Amino acid sequence: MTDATKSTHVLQHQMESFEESCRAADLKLTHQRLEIYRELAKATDHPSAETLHKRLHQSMPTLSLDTVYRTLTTFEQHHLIKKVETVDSQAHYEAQMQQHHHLICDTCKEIMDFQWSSFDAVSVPEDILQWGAIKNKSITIYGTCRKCQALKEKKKLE
Amino acid sequence: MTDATKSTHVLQHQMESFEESCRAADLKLTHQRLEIYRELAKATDHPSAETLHKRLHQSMPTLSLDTVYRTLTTFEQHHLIKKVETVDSQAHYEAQMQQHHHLICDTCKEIMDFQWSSFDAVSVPEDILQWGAIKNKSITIYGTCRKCQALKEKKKLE
DNA sequence: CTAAATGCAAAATTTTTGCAGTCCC
DNA sequence: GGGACTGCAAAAATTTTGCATTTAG
Repeated sequence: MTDATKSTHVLQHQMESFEESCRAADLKLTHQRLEIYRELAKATDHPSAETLHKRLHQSMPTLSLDTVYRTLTTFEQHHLIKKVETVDSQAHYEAQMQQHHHLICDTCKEIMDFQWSSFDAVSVPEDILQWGAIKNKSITIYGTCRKCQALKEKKKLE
Repeated sequence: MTDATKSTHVLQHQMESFEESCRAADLKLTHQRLEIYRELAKATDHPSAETLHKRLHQSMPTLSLDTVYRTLTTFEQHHLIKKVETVDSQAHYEAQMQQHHHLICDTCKEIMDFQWSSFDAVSVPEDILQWGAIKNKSITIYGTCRKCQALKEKKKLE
């Protein structure tokens, strides 16, 4: 399970390597891009374009929603961020590029990251190698988180 | 890897247990529901509502797209079908309810099913048990399928 | 017969696009 | 200065909803 907070120091470092990647990819470092990336990088909840736009609205009232969409698409195309696989109608994003997996609560829909290095190390079954060139494998675990379990228990007692 | 074809016998059996489930859930067995389910059950490509609607249009010209949406939502709520986790803008569905995993081609976006029973058997890491009540874990493998690899090779040579 | 399901049309939600003006390099 | 980027407005794509009619049980 990852921490819910991210130190400013770590974020700082992540911003620097982001800027470097942008230069390498010939992407201009606009105020909008920097702020959208920072907001996503410090989030732990895999926000949608709309959520990011809302969060940034206070500090950047003129930022438009279509810029958020366009920016996220650009970042994703350059592999600076990832789209998260969901069953949701809105697309969700994450700046975490290290290998990791997801836990999704079927009640509150919250998405958490987790590590499973022993799984990462195993190779896929033989017949899958015949399917093509494998690039990545990731797990999604579904269940009900503690918070939602507690709420359900409480409701039963009422 | 699953077969690309499904025998009429197997489909027949699946239809029967679907009808039984509908009766158990007090869902009326309408012509539309039966045909939408049959079309999804015989598909191997995890179609969207729109795709199913197109496929059924020839045999059922009056079937409306909103009925397809409504029907799929109803089926999903009753756990008769599943929504597939994707990164796509359209929602994709499958009638396969047995434990299985997905292979997704990053080029043609085709989604294939596969089995990995030794993975299914292992329990999740200790710290995840503390997160809440786990119901299911599934894998998505990303890569480029043989067909798309071949096409890329061909293009390089041109 | 009656409640549930469907089809139609209209609306809501989510995402994309064309274009004129702005800003990074 | 020039091409890339942004904001605005409008459109496209995807999904949902209200209501009159039809249908399964």
